Amino acid sequence: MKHERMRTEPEQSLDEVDRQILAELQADGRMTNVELARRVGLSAPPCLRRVRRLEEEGIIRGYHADLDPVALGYEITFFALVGLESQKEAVLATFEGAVREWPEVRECHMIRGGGDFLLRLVARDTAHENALTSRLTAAPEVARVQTLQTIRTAKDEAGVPVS
Amino acid sequence: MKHERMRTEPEQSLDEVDRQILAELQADGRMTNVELARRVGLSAPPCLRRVRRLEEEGIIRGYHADLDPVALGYEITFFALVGLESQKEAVLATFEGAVREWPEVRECHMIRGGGDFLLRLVARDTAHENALTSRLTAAPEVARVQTLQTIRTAKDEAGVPVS
DNA sequence: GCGTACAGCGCAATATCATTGCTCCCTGTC
DNA sequence: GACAGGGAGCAATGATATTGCGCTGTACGC
Repeated sequence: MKHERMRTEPEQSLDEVDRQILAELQADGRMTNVELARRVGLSAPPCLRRVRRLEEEGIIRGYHADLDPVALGYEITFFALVGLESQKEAVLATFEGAVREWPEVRECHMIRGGGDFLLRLVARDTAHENALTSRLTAAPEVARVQTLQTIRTAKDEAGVPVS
Repeated sequence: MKHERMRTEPEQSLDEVDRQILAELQADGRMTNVELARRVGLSAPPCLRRVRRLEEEGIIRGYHADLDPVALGYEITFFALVGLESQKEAVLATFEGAVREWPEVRECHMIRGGGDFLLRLVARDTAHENALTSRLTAAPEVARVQTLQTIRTAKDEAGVPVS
């Protein structure tokens, strides 16, 4: 009677070891499998099989190096609250498509049910930032832009808490 | 005449190969060194030495698995604009210290020169979200909270564009 | 020009790691 | 009590990471 595992939801089969694996890989995505296995108290093969399963099920979506923006010449990170002229799906999609092509826009979240977006952007310097803001403002779909300059960052953890 | 390399700034010694390495590792942080070397057109040892140098110089800050929040039970990602009662440094630091201990708060950025913060949070469900918002509002330093519910995310790239 | 210092590459050797196939054990069922 | 399924560990094999070393091109001082 284990229909618990039959659910299509992701969370079904995450036991304590799986969670530990996720926590470790979230903290250090390049850890070797041997080290990971040691930390979670398994031998290497079953540990690797679990990792592969987590990847295949999409619970682990990928691995990324975390680069220092300043070292790469991006001195400024800022957010922008953008309001569109219309809430028509076509307009929203056009805007999203546009910012998707824009490398300086790193995130684009629709908020409050449509017509408003929160963007995270990076810029090389103030001039660059102004240029980006202007480009946003100039876009035909855009009604208003409010930029939120980041002064300092007290916490910046990617991902989610793993119990 | 390569005094270009003498500068102490971070960007000093990033040549084209370094940038390629960074781009590859940002896209796939678990790529093997052999594969990475092949892609950037080096043999494995010098490639590894470059990666190590980038790590030591802090240009690569780390590697992280990218986990699916929904799979881990966090159905909701939202942002909060928080205004504090005061801009005194002690108050700001107290607030930052508090949210740092708060696992559901993943990011905390000070904006507009003090007194205001932009937070990114995750919540298991609406009730959890409300509880978090209430906890924020109830904090003694906090004057006002505006939550920005994420409806959908058109783009969510970690990191920065690499040339 | 010519030798030297140095940076940075590739090769080759070795230690580690990843991956696979197989067996064993525990658990729930009938 | 026999059986099926899930999941662990062991051991073997192929790949990868890591180190030491020699080679080469370039900047520089003489």
